[in-house]
Amino acid sequence: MSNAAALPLLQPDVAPCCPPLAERPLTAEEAERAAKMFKALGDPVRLRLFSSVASHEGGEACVCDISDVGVSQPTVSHHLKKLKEAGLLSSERRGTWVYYRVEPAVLAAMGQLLTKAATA
Amino acid sequence: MSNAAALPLLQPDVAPCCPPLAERPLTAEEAERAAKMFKALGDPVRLRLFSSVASHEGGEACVCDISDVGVSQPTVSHHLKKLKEAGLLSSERRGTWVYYRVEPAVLAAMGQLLTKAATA
DNA sequence: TGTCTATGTTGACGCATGTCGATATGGGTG
DNA sequence: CACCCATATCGACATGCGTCAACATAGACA
Repeated sequence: MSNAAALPLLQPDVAPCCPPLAERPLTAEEAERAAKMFKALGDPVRLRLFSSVASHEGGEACVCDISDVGVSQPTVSHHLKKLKEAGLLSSERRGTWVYYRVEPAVLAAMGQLLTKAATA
Repeated sequence: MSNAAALPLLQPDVAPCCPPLAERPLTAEEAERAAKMFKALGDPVRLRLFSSVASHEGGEACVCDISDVGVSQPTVSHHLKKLKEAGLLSSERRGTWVYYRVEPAVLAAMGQLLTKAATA
């Protein structure tokens, strides 16, 4: 970890989570942080909810638009909370409905974690 | 997001798991498949083991080279099995030692799942 | 064959997690 | 204010999962 945090490279708004998986072995702390995000996407229901939000126009969707995943309403709410706690989604109440949107910086960071690993 | 599936782009050997997360809502079956891979990387110890293998020369490492992650030997073996079952690693016995290597196609598929989601 | 080292398997334990029904909260509408 | 709808929280239950010690297996070597 010499220049990763110091130099502003070409990715200005990428969340500074961890180096690419194939660059060097992750430290315990780095693995703890990154695993939280992977874990959040490691449930089929959560993955469908996240994909529904991400594929919605503007990367934003009302809960009522994405609740049709085969589980009860409390379970949907519980999973959305988990995705929020993992930093993958943010929520905002507008009138009657609550809208969830993806956090693009974190998503890009996860992508680089894997794509740079693949090309290295 | 119109020609992604039709045109043969630059990735010939990407595992056909799922469309990018932001292209359209994943079906239940797609989410089931993709969640397995994310779940496999959703544990800190597994993530460190995977990163150790991926960052080793040739994308391949002996168990004895990566076992120093703070848990017992049976636990290391258990996690490597999980990564193997998820399709992220493959193993091969050569003499006394067992070598694990990353599955590049699957890794690339996961990266595209996220990077295309980020740019879309 | 016997022994040593490396790795996998088994069984058990405790904690985390996904799920639901019931209930609470918050905001719109009459 | 009263009612309704959308979403969150609570409490409980069953299952899954990470972990370890003990044991099993597989190859190398004498």
